[in-house]
Amino acid sequence: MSHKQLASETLRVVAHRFKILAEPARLEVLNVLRKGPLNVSELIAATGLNQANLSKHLQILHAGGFVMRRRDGLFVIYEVADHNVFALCDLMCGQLERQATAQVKRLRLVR
Amino acid sequence: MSHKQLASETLRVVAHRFKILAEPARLEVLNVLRKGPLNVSELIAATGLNQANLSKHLQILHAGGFVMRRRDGLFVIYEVADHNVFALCDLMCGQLERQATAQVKRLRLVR
DNA sequence: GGTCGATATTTCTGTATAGTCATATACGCA
DNA sequence: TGCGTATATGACTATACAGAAATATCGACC
Repeated sequence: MSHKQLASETLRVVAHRFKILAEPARLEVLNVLRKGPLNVSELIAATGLNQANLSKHLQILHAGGFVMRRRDGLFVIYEVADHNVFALCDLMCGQLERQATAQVKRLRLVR
Repeated sequence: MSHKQLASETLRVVAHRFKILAEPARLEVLNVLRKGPLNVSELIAATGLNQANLSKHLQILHAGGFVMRRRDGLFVIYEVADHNVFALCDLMCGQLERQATAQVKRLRLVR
């Protein structure tokens, strides 16, 4: 396997992880879980997502290693696996802000 | 507009930005541009993407504010707008590594 | 103005996936 | 064992989008 292929495989893996975060519903789930673990029923209430849809998003987050899962009797409790995911979001928001202020400055220069 | 709606709009915007990075081709473009500005022809050569496809990816990266564009005669030169994007990728890779090593540890415990 | 090379855009097609509904599985309890 | 609740999964539809091919635009130069 050449270096080129190795690199492109890495890119595919990283892109796939970004894709998992590229969904408002999943970001909301993570955001709701930020304060602590919740079971699925609580997540339904907190997010307003329907059961099947939420369950699928949870599987995707879990497969990506973003959340951990444990059973508690009838319930299944999810929690954030790696809080660094919020650093990712913060960085993204930081960029957004920088862009926005830069835009404002540019507009001011023009006018 | 309620808080809930504001928050969900934010989530949509952030998710949209993650989606821009959720594509191996675009990550490769950014990676190639990491060392410095390149024009489109050079990007075609560096990435192996075809012209139309690359051009579309560049529009998407530009619309998202990830790259800047300037004309130089016949050529159009692109460059990374905010190098913090690489911090994002590094964070993502860092998580990947932590996951991988955790997995290894778990396997060791089991065996 | 006309031509040529560089880049952008349009159109089309295939594929991936979010959402929804229906159904299946897992667990606790009588 | 059978029942009810919680969660997961399968099937389907609609939508978004990457890739490719053809065409359009833009700037330089004659």
